[in-house]
Amino acid sequence: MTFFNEEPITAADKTFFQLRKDIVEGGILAGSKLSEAELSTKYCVSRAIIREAINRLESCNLVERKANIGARVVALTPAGLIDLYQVRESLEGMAARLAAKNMTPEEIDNLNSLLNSHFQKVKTGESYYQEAGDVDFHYRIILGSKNKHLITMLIDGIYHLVRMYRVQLGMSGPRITTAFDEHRHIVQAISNRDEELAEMLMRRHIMYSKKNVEAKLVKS
Amino acid sequence: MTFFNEEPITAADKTFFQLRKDIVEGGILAGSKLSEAELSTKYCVSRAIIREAINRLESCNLVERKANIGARVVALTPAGLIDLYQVRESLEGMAARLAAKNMTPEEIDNLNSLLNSHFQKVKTGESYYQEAGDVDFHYRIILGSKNKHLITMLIDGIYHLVRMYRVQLGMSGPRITTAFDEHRHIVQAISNRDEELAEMLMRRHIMYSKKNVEAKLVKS
DNA sequence: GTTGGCTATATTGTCGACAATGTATTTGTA
DNA sequence: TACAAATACATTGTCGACAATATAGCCAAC
Repeated sequence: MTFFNEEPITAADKTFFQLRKDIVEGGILAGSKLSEAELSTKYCVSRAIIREAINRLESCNLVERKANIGARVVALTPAGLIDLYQVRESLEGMAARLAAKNMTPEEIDNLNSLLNSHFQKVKTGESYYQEAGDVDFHYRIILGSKNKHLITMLIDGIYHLVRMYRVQLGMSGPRITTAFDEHRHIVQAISNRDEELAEMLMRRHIMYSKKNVEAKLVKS
Repeated sequence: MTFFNEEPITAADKTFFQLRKDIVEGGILAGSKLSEAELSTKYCVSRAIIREAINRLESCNLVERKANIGARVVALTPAGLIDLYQVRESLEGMAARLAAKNMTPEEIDNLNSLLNSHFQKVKTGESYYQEAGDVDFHYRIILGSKNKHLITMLIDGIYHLVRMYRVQLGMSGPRITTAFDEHRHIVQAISNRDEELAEMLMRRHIMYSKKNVEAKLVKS
């Protein structure tokens, strides 16, 4: 699952990963203040470590810092979620286009295998897909783009935020079988090296997802 | 010109801005190592300040840090520049689409005024456009998208890198009058609230720019 | 002469203390 | 009582020192 060497080396690394996890999964609530002293005692490291971790969290747009005042976890707003999906549509669309151009035959084979294993689970009625499977699929295409900036922005930046929204607004919802078909068509386009179509299908796929999420927002 | 309140408050802010400027404008060469001690004496601040500044530079993808080894200014490669333009095409295309949807009539009027003032200068043969004017135009559309993530990624992230490439590879080149026509058509699409067309034209505009840059790369 | 390990040096990582800034409380005056 | 200034407190920003890690140079063994 974890594609990249996200091995923590320094104490700041470990603290950053831990803090990010706690924020994304709701252990630290959205909008809450991050007191350096408090976190310092909680995670048993010096304030310097906490400060570095907070700076990195700011880079992924998970917290906002104001000079001489402090850092807060970002607030989750419906508008913010829409903003995110617009950026996703744009970037992942381009990722799919580039994947159609740059993925190796082996990578495409693996993508097909992944899809088949998904199909098995969907067929047997397992409530699959909700999280890991979907993320896995998207990650492979993003990485398949071979574009470093694209990869960093999406995987290090956007995806953690999206997950934070999903977790804290309780959106592990349906869109299972339909999404599977969309995935299938995207892979087909990539297999055919049809860049134009791959981008268009991915953008639509994410737009559907956005609408699905929007519908849930108004209900709650 | 400077749209955003980029007022430095802390010493770390000032040092970050200064370092960024020195890197983007080539005062510190691409690929060179950033020694904390050295920079500390050079900029007359403590190592802690330098470290924070370097961390922020890493967030904008201007430097790369390795644990226990140090930070280097990113290397400028032809492939890296192509990657950048692909991301730009994707994000600015979406920005133009959202601008067509979200810009106020006043903002659109101002954009038209800007375009007219450009036209005057182009007509009188001033070797305009090379830098500020073009950036100004693009910034307004990016800001007009009203999408916070989009704005941050482009203005805080991509644009400094693009400028670094331009400066250090000596690309202040032509593409003056043709680019003006492209700008004109984009504004027209935005005025008509034609999201689809605005995005398409912006993407083409950046693709042309990319090809222009590619042509210069092979020559050098 | 070359290779392997050891020592010395330089660089980054981490820490606790102090300075500067922001916030809350108190006090005095109208 | 209401408001404003001054004071006390809490939090962030900055610094220099020490610890941990990486790099370079040296010596010994083969």
